[in-house]
Amino acid sequence: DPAYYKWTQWIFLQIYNSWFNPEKKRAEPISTYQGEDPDSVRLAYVAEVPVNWCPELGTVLANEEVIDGKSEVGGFPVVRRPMRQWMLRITAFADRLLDGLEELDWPLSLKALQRNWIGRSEGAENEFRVAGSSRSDDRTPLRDLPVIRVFTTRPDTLYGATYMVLAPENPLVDEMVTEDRHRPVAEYRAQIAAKSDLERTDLAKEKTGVFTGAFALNPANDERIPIWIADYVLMGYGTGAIMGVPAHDVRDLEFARKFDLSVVPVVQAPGKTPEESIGYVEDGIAINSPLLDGLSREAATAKIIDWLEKNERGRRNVRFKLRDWLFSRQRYWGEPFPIVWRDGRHEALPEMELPLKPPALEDFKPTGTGEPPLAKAKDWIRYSENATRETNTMPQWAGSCWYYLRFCDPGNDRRFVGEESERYWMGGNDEAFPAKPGGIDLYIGGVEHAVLHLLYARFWHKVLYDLGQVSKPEPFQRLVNQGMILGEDNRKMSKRWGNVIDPLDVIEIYGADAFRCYEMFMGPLEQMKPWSMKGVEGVSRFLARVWRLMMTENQAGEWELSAAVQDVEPTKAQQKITHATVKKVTNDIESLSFNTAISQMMIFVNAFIPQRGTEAIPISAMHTFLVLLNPFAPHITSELWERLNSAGNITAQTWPVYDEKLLVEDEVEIVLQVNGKVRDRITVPLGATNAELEAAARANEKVRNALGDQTIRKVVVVPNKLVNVVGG
RNA sequence: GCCGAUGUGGCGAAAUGGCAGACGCAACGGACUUAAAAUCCGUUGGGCUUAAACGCCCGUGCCGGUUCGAGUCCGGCCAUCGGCACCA
Repeated sequence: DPAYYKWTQWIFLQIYNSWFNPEKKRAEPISTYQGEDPDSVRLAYVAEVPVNWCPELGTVLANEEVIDGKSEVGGFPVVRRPMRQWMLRITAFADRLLDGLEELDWPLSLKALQRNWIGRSEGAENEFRVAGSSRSDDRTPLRDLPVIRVFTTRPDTLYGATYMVLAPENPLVDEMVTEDRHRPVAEYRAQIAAKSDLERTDLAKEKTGVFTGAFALNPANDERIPIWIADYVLMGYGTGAIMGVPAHDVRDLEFARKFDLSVVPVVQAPGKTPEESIGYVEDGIAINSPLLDGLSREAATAKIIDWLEKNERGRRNVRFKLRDWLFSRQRYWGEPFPIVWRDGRHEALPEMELPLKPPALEDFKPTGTGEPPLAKAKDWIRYSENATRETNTMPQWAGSCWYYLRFCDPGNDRRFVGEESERYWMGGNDEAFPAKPGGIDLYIGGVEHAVLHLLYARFWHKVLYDLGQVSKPEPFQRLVNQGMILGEDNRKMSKRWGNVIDPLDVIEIYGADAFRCYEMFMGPLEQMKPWSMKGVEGVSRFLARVWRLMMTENQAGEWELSAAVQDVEPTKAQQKITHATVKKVTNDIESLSFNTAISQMMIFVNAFIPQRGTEAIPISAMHTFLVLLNPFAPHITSELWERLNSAGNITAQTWPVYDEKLLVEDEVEIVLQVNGKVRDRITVPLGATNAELEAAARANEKVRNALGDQTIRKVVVVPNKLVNVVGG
């Protein structure tokens, strides 16, 4: 709908025309940027980077859309390939996306998934000077030596760094490698380049690597350590280079053992000798580290970072696993970018030219070459004499990043959401709802969106928040994950297993009411649970019982209102069950415990059914019941509501209220226990005193038998519930 | 390896620290029917004892703890599922 994606394109332009001010830690209009090249800091930018290319889908994919080297949609192979693509600078918001989670009422597991994906690590970046490389030798002054930066979460183990490893793809390798090591290094790099991501990350495989011939100086003690390249170091994380601390890192130890590199323990494990501490990766006491000896990990870390900073050999540093969001696709069905290219530079399309509609094409299919389908529309591409349109399109996530905002004000043609509507629905505390935290009150969705939609939408929302377009920094205040419905064989529904249940087939046989009610009756909302056709049948039977509770079939085979349904006062028992049902269903809906709400309504119907013919069914109780059941089974309850000749529309009725006084029993059953074991049950009037209950228990024959010749040491009385006689 | 969930009958599941298994499915028995379907009624955790009833014992993944009392709280394991993963 162009009236919708117009605003998706508009929001993209807001992102494009913004930058992240690191001092204020927030997005600002690009006009506030003082630097030379605004294009280098925009939140939407173009970069030539190795991307996830999926030949089968004919498009590139975001990291979040690649699972185990396969596309999230369809499961097709994905390969690394350098391409020029649009990226969104989500990494600038990594800290805020992480911190923002704290305040959210989300499942802990989901927060953990996002935290994990963002992957914040605290540590230090150390500078290793390179001596004895193709660019330097022993006579080069220290300050002129090339520098390799290395990130570590364990700066306290710096003295134990006995070698260094670069990722094979690291461009620094070319600068480091010495004449005599050229061949083996080139061969190794070629060998690694030929491997797929999957092969490379196979944990089981042996460590491989080659020496570059170059040496670095350990910044802690200026000791010469060899520089290797190995594929266990990844270009995509940190700086693409590590310091090898074999004594306290299992991977480094494996590598060092294989290539006979020296291993120096610098952390002593409790109760172990230094030699025995090799392989120990937990916190311990620093040894063999002149500046740090005797310090705990915490103290050693603080001290070495101070020292590094003072000596300009390193600094405190934080790293994230989160990468920028690859935002362009080579597909027809996506929002076209509101961008034109002129003289090799991109620029924003004027707002008044939105929506930018895609051109009509004969063939929508991906080209397969990486060239977007839109590139085929030569007339459309040509924007002016010297400018052409961007031909990539946005991913499906773009539109879903802000739809909840549009829901607040769907018809607005002047803004993506009216300011007042946005404040009303998404804003926080106001006079009417003082405790409202803002954002969407309740968002129900699957966990599969953990690091896709839920991450992307939070990011967009934060940009809009910084730009003053929305009133709260988080979009989804409370979130509940509904569990996945498995096939009847308890496996994930999939064509492969032939266990897919089509809702339409179920609705065809049992109706939408039965389908809905069964889904809610199956079990707790959040839980994964298998489908059962028999279960649907059971719920369908319940709805049929509801029908027959009020309706009878006449001689002609037509359903008519049952004669038992009368305008009479409910009996005391009927009143009690009705009020109990109102209470249970109301509370269960609040807590999203729909399964037990339905159980209670089954109990209600079971309580009324046997009385048919012998006792009148009060129409008032039926009215109450139908209103309770209406959200679960809207069709049958609407029909019955009409058949009862009730006034108004059932969906417009006020929700029933219960009277706690009517739920109180006259008599209660008291459980008698001896030493915690149930021995008897007695019925006493409500409100019997503790003394009365205790006396009744002491006098009870079964209690006395169970006690035998034990003396009573203690009697615990829980009013209206239980008496526990403790003997011994 | 790290993080997170979950373990209760034949099955889906209930249970503010207080009667374990509500409700439903399945199964079995019965009523209705020429018969079947549908519907209705009843039984249904395991074991021992008994002609039967009554009665008794065991039972919420395993081991321990707290408590008058634990499916529930605490500690330690085990298993299954999900996510991340040579992340430095």
